Amino acid sequence: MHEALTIGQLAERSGVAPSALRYYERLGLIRAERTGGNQRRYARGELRRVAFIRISQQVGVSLEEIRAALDSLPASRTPSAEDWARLSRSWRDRLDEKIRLLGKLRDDLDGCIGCGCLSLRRCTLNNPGDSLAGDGPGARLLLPAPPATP
Amino acid sequence: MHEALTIGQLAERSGVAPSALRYYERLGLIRAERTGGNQRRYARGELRRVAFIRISQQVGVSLEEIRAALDSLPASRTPSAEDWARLSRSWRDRLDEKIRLLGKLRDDLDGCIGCGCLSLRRCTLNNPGDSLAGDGPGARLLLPAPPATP
DNA sequence: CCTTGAGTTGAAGTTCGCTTCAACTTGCAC
DNA sequence: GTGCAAGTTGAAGCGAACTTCAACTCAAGG
Repeated sequence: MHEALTIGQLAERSGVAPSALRYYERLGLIRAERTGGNQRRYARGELRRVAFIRISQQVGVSLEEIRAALDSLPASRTPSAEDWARLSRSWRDRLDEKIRLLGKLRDDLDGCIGCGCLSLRRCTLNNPGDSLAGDGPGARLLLPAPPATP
Repeated sequence: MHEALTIGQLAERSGVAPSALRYYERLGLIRAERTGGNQRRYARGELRRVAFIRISQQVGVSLEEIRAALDSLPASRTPSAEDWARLSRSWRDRLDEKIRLLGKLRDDLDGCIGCGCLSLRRCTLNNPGDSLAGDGPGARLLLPAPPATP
């Protein structure tokens, strides 16, 4: 039989710990049938879901958002290749933006390495529009950005 | 006088909450003098430290590592432009690697969007070396990578 | 003076994504 | 049968990076 996977098997094949799989289930990211003795049995399709979860995490998407995305899959039929492609496409922009921002950070950092500034004053890193030039004894505003992708 | 900043002023100018500044101090990332009444007064140089901390966080460096980096600044003299540039350079590689990995993820994702796979089987995303072709009823190993930059 | 906003502390709470633990129960090979 | 690895649960713990709270104290303008 190659329909049902035990949690151990799914863990091994997906590279995700059993405890994490149970956690995903609690959050509604994956589902499992139960044996008479109450053990989980996963349909093969869950493997693909777990794949999508891990890939999404690398893109920097939270489990909650991943859940929402997975919820948008058709409930009635087995998701098709196009269904998965649609979800993947939906992360594309986030990934692009993330790459763009890091690229900008790198360029700015290179500029700062050149001038040794980090000055919070003229440095584009901290003062994007030079909007604070001559603004009393120092400028404000670092990056409004939050601590970045954990 | 433009030497001493109160915690509120440093917070406003750096864009970092007072509670976060106190937290950074506890971790040894920044320092402050005290008034007779025990209130913090920050030297202007601390502004640059806070700038460095926030930038480093965007690069994805932990506060502990940032602390180590800041500890490498000369204690005797005021850090020079070159001192700061050296620290900035030290993050450069991490940033490059991060950008490279996200770029690869994007390319792989594009490939998967094309084929709609995410199959864990042939997809380079999950099976980098095609090492599992024809490996029983399904392959293993998603990405061994951890949940990515939080 | 007095009021009021800003600052002080330590301890506890928060969010995210899991892991660990204790105390059992199942499933399967022998 | 029996033995043992693998599975079950809920509750608690973890680490990172902060925030919130309560209970005060300071600083500065009027």
